[in-house]
Order: sequence, then structure tokens, then C-alpha cells
Amino acid sequence: MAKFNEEYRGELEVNKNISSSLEDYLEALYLIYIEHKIVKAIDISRALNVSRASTTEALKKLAEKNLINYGRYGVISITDEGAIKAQEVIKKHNSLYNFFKSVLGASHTEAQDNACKIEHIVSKDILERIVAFTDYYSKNFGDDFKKKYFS
Amino acid sequence: MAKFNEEYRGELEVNKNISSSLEDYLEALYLIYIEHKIVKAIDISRALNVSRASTTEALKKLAEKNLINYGRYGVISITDEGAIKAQEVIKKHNSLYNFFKSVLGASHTEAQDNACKIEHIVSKDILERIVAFTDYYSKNFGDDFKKKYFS
DNA sequence: TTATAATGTTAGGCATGTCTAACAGATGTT
DNA sequence: AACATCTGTTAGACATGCCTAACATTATAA
Repeated sequence: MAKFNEEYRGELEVNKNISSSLEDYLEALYLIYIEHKIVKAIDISRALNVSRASTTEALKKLAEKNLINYGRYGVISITDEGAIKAQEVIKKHNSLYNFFKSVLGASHTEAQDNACKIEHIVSKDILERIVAFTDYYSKNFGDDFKKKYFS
Repeated sequence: MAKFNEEYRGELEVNKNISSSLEDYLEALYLIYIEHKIVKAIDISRALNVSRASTTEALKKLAEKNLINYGRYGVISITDEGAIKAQEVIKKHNSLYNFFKSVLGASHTEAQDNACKIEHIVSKDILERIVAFTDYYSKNFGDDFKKKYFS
């Protein structure tokens, strides 16, 4: 019953919730699209360090959910809906990254690696609090903490 | 080769890295052990909301890795090594929970749910920073942020 | 334009983690 | 002790996500 509601909410056909894995593919695809205006599957494979075969399968699934436009040997593009979803993930990523870097004083790599994983599971509520906190803290206390503990 | 090194580091036999899922089972088992001094598989099933069958399989895997003592229809206990690992996970959980709750002002449920997921993937470095920051912030600024943004 | 290289697809396999159904063993009640 | 119930195990299934190897298609360079 819960399942019924979820699956048929919104677009009435496809469940738009996607796995962490698919989110990674969509995010990579979006970033490549923004940068090159054209997306080749092999660039996604390279970005994510997976085989070409894995990328093909992921693309099929994203297309099924209408998040990208894609056909056999065809041009790949992102739908409006896909772009929104990708932007959401990227926003989460950047918010987490900023918090780790500017508030906690973590290295680029640490901030990056953790953001990449946590972006898929952090809730909206916590994310919003992190964003507000990062802003608040930066304005009021700058990098007091970084200076005191990590220098 | 990287695999070789990992698998044969330390105890020379078993790879002690465990999945998020197994970490959940170990954590639940540990908490039940602490509370009741005795662990029944069905209590783990109930705690994690999984079938008895899934718990049986998880117990087999934890035993293979020498994190618990366990045999068919036998008494279940945790090894020293398993206890250390469980405590590490629980420490991560509590540190994240405290940060979400006392610094960000999140609700019990939000703090709990997010901690449960993030505990498995956050790095040692970031975790340490979160612990230090929570301490530092609580001492110096109390709940300024909570008051300002979430009341 | 044709051979070669690069990219994309498919088939088949493997690992993890979950489930249900059926069976096995242990426990408790009378 | 015997039956009923609870708990644990196994077998078999399914979903996800990854891989390699072989094949298909497209792109590039001679």
C-alpha cells in the first residue's frame, strides 16, 4: 500500500526514486553535459571508474525513468526532470563540501570524498540545517575553529 | 594486488572490513548483548526489521570474520574484536547524533535516522572534526544557532 | 573508401543482501 | 512426556550493481 502510493504518485507511471548508484550516473552525466554540451557514455565510465557495460545499463534505467533521453547508439541528453534531480544532488554535494571545508577545516580530498557518499543519504532537514549553519557560522565566527584545532 | 594486501593484512586470514549491512547487524547484536547479556537472533531481526533468515546469514558472515562466536542453534556472543568494531560504529553514531541534535538543533528522529546511515560511511578524519567541533561549539556558543534559526 | 581504432551493447557470470516457504530444533505448558 | 509454539536454518528466488569477453556500430585516419 505504501508502495502503491509511492509508485503512482506524481507522473503516474514510473517511480522516480533512484538509487545512490543511479544518482552518481545522473550527476556525472549532468556535469559532463554542462561542460561539453555533449555526453558520451565512455566519459561517464571514466568519471565514475566503471566499465562501459555498467554505464550502458545505468543509462537504460535512467531513460526508463525519463530522467535522460537515450536510445541504442544514440545521442544522450538530460530531460528537464533529470536536470532538476541532478542539480539537487549537486547542491547537496556542494553544501556538504562547503561545510566540511570551511567550517570543519577538512582538506579538499576529505571534504570531496565524504560529500560524494553522504550526498545520497542525508535528509532534506539536516541538509538545510547544515546550509544555514555554514552560512551563520562563517558570518559570525569565520574560521575560529579551524585556527584553534587544525593549524 | 591492492586486494591481496587488504585481505591478508593483520590477522592473516580474513578481511575484517565489513559492509554497512553487517555493521548494522553487529551494532544491534552488541547493544542487545550489553542490555540482556544474551543475544537471540530473533531480537536482531526485530531490531533491524529483517527476516530471521537474513539474520542467520548475517551471523554466519560475522562468525567467519571472527567478530562473533556462533554455531548452528548455538549461543551467540561477541568477540573482543567484534566488540571493538561495534563500539567504533556506536561512537560514530553518537557523535553524529550529538552534532545533529545539539549543534544543528535537529529533532531526535532526524538526528537518529541520519546518524544511522552516515555512521557507515563517514571518514575518521571528518568524524574527529565533528566531535571536536561539537565540543568546541557547545562550550563557546551554546545554542545560539538553534535559537536564532529554529525556534 | 576502407582498414583500424574507439565506443557502445549484449550475454553471462558473480557478489551482496533481501525475501518466503518449508523444515528442524528448542522451549514451554499442561 | 507430548504437544504446541517459538526460534533458527535451509533452499530457492529475486533485485541491484558490478564485471569480462565477444560482438556491433560508429568514428577516424590512411
